[in-house]
Amino acid sequence: MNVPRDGTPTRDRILDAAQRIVLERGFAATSVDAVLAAAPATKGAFFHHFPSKNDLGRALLERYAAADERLLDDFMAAAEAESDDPAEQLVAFVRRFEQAADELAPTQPGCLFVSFIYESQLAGNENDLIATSIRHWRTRLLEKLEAAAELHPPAIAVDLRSLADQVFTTFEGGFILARAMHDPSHLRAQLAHLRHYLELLFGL
Amino acid sequence: MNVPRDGTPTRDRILDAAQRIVLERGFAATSVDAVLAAAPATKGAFFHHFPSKNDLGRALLERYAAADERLLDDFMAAAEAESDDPAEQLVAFVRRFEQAADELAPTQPGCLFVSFIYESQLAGNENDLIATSIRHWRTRLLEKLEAAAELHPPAIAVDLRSLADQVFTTFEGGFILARAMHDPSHLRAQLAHLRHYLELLFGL
DNA sequence: GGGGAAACAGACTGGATGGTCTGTTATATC
DNA sequence: GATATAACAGACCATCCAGTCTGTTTCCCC
Repeated sequence: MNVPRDGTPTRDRILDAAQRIVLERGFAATSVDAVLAAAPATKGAFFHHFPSKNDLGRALLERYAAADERLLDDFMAAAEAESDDPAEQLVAFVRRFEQAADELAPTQPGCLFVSFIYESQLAGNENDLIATSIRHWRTRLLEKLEAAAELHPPAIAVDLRSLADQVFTTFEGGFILARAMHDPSHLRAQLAHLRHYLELLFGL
Repeated sequence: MNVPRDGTPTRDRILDAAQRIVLERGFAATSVDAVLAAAPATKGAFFHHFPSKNDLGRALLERYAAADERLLDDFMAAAEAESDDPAEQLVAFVRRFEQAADELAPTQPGCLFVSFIYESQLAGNENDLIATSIRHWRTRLLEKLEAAAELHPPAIAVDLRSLADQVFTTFEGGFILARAMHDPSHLRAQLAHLRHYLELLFGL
C-alpha cells in the first residue's frame, strides 16, 4: 500500500471556509465555487474529499457536533472543579458560557445547527445528528439538575427535563437576537437571565 | 383611470405558498418555480406582482412583521383585561403564548424572521425590519416590566431591558428546539420556564 | 528508481433557476 | 362598444452551479 501526501490540510481548509460561509449565508445559498474561492481549493480537491455538496454539509455538522460535545465536557469539568454543590456547578457552568459568549459571538455569528435545521432539505440522518447532540446536553444537564433539586428543593415546581433544554433554547435564541440586532453582546445578557432563573429556583 | 380585475387574491396566494415553502426549506432554497407550482400561479403573474425574488422576500417579511405586531397587541390587550397588576399581566401574556404555541407550532414550523436572519444575503433594509419588530416588542414589554418592578421589587437585581428581549429569545429558541427534536410541544415547555422566571422574580 | 495510488488541477456539461418578452384576457370608464 | 390598462399566460433566455472527466503531481514502498 502506498501513502501519498496528506490531504487533511486541504480538507480542513475547505471545511473552515465552508463553515464561515454557511454561517453567514446558509447552506443552500453557499455555492461550492464560493467555498473553493475562499479556501482556496479546486473542484478536483473538493470532490475528491466530498462526494457531493450534501456530504460536505454532513461533514460540517459532524465536526461541529464533536466540537460542541467537547465544549460541554470541558465547561462541565471546569464547573465541577469550582464547587461540590451541583446547583452551584450549574450556575458556574452557565457563567462560563457568558464569559465565552463575548469572545465567541463576534467570530461565530451563529450556530451551525440552525443553518441546517431551518433547511429541511438534508435527510433525516443528519438532522438526527443534531437531535442526538441536543439529547446529549439534556442528559448531562438533567442529572445535575436532579442532584441540585435534591439538595435545594426548587422554589416552585418545574419540569427539570425541559429546564435542561432551556440552555440550548437560550443559546439559540440569544444567537438569533444578537444577529438580528447586530449586537453580539445580547447573547451574554440572555444567558445571564438563564443563570438568574437557576439562582432563584435553587435559592442561591 | 381604468381599474381591471383585482390582483390581490393572486398576490396573496403567492405569498401564502411562498411563506409555507420558505419556512420549510429556507429562502435561498425556495425556487420561484416551486412557489408558482404551489400557489398555483404563472411566471407572468409572479413578476407582475414582485419585480424580483428578493422583493417577494421583503413582502413576506413585511406581512409577517405586521401580523406579528397585531398578535402582540391582541395578546397584550387580553392580558391587560385579565388583571390590573402589570406583573400578573406579563404572566398572563406569556401564558397566552403557551396556549397558542400548541396550535401554532404544528402549522407553522418556525419563525419567518429566522429564515432571513440566517441568510444575510438580503440587504440591510429588510433586516432592519426585523430589528424594528424586535425593538417594538422590547419597548412594549419593558414598560410593563418597569411597572411590575415598581409594584413588586424583583427578588434579585436583573436588567429589565434584556429581560424584555427574553420573550423573543425563548420563542425563537423554542421554535428551533421543537424543530430539531421534531416535537412541537417543546415550544410550550420553554415558554413555561420563562413564565416561571417572571413568577419567581416578582414573587407571584 | 520505478510503479502505484492518493491528492490534486481545471476544462467541461447538463440541468435548474431567476428573470424577460411578447402576447392575451378581463374590466372599468367614456 | 371602443379603449386603455392592470392582470395574467407561458415560451424563451442567460447565467449559475453541482457534479464529471481527463489529466498531472506528489509521495511512499519495493
